Amino acid sequence: MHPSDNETSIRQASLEDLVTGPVDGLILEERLGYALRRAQLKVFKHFDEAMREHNIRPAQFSSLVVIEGYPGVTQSSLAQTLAIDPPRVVNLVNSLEERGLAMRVRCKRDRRSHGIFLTKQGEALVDKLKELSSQSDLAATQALSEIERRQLLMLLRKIYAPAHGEG
Amino acid sequence: MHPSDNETSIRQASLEDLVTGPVDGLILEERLGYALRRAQLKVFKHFDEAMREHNIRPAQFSSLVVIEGYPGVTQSSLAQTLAIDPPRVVNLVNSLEERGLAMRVRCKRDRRSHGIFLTKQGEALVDKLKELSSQSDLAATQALSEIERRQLLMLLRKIYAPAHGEG
DNA sequence: TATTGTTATACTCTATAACTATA
DNA sequence: TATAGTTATAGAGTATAACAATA
Repeated sequence: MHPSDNETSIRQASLEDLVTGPVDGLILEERLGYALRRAQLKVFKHFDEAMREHNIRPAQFSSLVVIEGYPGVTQSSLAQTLAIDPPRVVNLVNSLEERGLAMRVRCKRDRRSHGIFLTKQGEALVDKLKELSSQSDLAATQALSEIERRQLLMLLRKIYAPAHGEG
Repeated sequence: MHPSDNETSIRQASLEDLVTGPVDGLILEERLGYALRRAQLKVFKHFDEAMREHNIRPAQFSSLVVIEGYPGVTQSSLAQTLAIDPPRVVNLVNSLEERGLAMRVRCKRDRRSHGIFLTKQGEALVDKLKELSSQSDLAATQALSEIERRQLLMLLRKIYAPAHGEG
């Protein structure tokens, strides 16, 4: 591919004065994936800052919250819930177990399954983390009113869980 | 950490009947990061399917759209616009150049900068990709009305670009 | 001295296949 | 034979530091 093959696509005037500033106008804003990614980038950045002190990753936080809500949840069920693959859950639960936040208990009826439970330490931590997470969400969405924030959650839920969100 | 240290956190009844199904109820839905991630997962999945035929990744698509809108955009400007780091832009533009979709032109005034332009082939492709992307967005958000879809875009924009979104 | 682009590197996230132990 | 969990592996995506060329 030689430049000469594509002369018509180049506005010669631009070769001296290139576009050097941020050009984030209306070009991409209509693309849903782009808007979601940019918003998530900001929300996760706030989340990371909030969790830095406790060295907790997003998937670790979500796991702790689910385990708290469903003590004895199995790893396969956790994988389904968080929409991640079973191999990731292994590392996830390993990291929580190594830090003394959760532990596996082998099921008596079906010895293939492991129930996951929070330790006392895990229960104490998850309560604090949930508060930090809420504060972080508010900080990341300062430009939104409380009504808009709830509206946003509803719209997002409609996308990923239409059955629940539509009713 | 011995299980016996944490007996109080385990509901013994659960040790025989674990929670094995999907438990994705209301536990995590209030978390903005979780909702954003789940929605993005779905939207990107549709996008991937739509682009599979053309073997285009999300960042490649965004780059093509920006270059089309701003012929001669520099790599540093592209990095700013897409909120990615300069080293990634190098690979990104390399991939577009290798496929004959875009090309670098060294700036005459400031020979450090490269302007990026679409080739004829790139211009033809990006028009088709934009149409595919729009269809993909619609398919991923079938549960939303057109008003809700626009509302969602506005709310997301308010998050990542409060200055533009608030007015 | 600062900036544009580049290389090298590493770390996280994610996906897949193959394996084990239990059923 | 099927399932829960595990291991190994590889590919994206992402971030950082260091470098070359140019200003």
